[in-house]
Amino acid sequence: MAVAGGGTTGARYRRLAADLREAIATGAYGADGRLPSEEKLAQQYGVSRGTVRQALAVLRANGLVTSRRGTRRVVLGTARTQSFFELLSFTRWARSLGEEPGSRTIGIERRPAEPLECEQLGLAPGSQIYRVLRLRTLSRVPIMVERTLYPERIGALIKRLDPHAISHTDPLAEEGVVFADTEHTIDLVYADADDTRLLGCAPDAPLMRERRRATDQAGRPLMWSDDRFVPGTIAFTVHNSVATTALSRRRG
Amino acid sequence: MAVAGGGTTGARYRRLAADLREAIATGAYGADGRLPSEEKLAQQYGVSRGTVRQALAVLRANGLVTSRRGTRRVVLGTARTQSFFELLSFTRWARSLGEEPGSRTIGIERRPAEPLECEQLGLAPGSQIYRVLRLRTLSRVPIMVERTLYPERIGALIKRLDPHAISHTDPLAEEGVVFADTEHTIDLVYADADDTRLLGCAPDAPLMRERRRATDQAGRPLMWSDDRFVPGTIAFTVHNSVATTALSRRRG
DNA sequence: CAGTGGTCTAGACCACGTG
DNA sequence: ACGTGGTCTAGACCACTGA
Repeated sequence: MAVAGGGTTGARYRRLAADLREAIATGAYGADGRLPSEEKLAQQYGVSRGTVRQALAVLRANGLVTSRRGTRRVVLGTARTQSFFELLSFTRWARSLGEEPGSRTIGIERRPAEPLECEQLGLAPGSQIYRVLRLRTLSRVPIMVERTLYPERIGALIKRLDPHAISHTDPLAEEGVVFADTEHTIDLVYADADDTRLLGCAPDAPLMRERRRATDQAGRPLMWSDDRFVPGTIAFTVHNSVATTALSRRRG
Repeated sequence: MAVAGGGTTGARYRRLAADLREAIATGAYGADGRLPSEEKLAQQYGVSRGTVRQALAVLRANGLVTSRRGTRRVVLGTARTQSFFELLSFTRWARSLGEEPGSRTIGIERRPAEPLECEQLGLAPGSQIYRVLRLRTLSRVPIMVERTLYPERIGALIKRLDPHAISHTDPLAEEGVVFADTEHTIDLVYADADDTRLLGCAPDAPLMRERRRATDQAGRPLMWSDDRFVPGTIAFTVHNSVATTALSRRRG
């Protein structure tokens, strides 16, 4: 029996999913082609049907294949969705595009949280928070202004980082601070004085705003951020079906 | 043994998911509370652990609960995510907000598809398509301009509809045309002449654009739409985790 | 009608978090 | 050490699609 070739790390269904994704990208099943039946795949890879279904559920969630009772699964397209980590971190997102991410920290301040901020971060009234203001660039071009709030515990870690550090997410992960869930809200705002100065845009110019609220695995808030992008530099794409949904960012 | 109370329709895990969602919304497990273990739930509802896990996967995907090896699941919040159908249809979305959706069809034309359009709709070059231009309102206030392309087969159905019909999605569903998968792309554009005239905004005013491409269950393209919203009237929210993602629209 | 994916069960072992 | 969720298996029946 065949063995999933995607390495020996992690769960079998993940390796199998990676394998199938690869096979689809290579065109092994052709565009608009039909996948082998679950039973057949189970035999080919020497796993149970349950494991095959788990792997296919991943591809389904990423919008790679259809699934419908009575018919074999159909290939919809090649992988477009980014990993959760590319989504969460500007740095990883930029690198996955082959662009050079840059960061300039404009300021870090520690101050008492306002009521709304307390609520968003799940803190007791009057708790101390850190606020970080950064300008993010793509191949040296200013792209986004990032205003991030952290509870004191996390902010203290950020404060200790090299001011020139490009990624904040990675060092935090090394400290065991893991963003497990994130809620994104996307809307349109007009540039304020800081935005204008940092991005070099006109006063009141329209910007795409992405607000991100992240929690750890236990559901405790870790971060709340307000990111404003120059229009034309980014687009958000979401794939959804009756079953699931997947978000990604793209260059606009 | 207890029986899932959410009706007797559909799969058990769906009824169970609805039941648990309800229980969470009612606060039966308290905010920040912990859910019973999977084993316990299986006993309570008289189903197997597998079925419980399937139900919980739905709640997980909607960002309602955490999931983490070693600890009980934690309630993150009450249901915010909309159903796939509310997401797809402006009409259903509006109604779920308690607003009165309105529609004015500005024009329907039948013409040969341009190359890009052929590609997006998966049609042979030169195929005929329908293009529908509509103004959508919320409680009589113009909110969005919708430009939709349909392949000939679907467009012919649209053309037969009552010009005053508010929803196009519902009548199509009755004809057996079901949108199973949709890809959304969100970015920022500037109002053209039509947008300006219909929405009553300034020329070149910034608008939020949502482009939607829908396919049927077999992966065949059914629709391609360019929707432009007045800023401040809508925000897109996406919840995502290492596992899954869920999109919804909100009033801005 | 045969093939396929959707649902469900019962049981097993493991990895992780917490007390 | 124990309880919990994560993974995997083997087998069963059903609902739907398409020839």
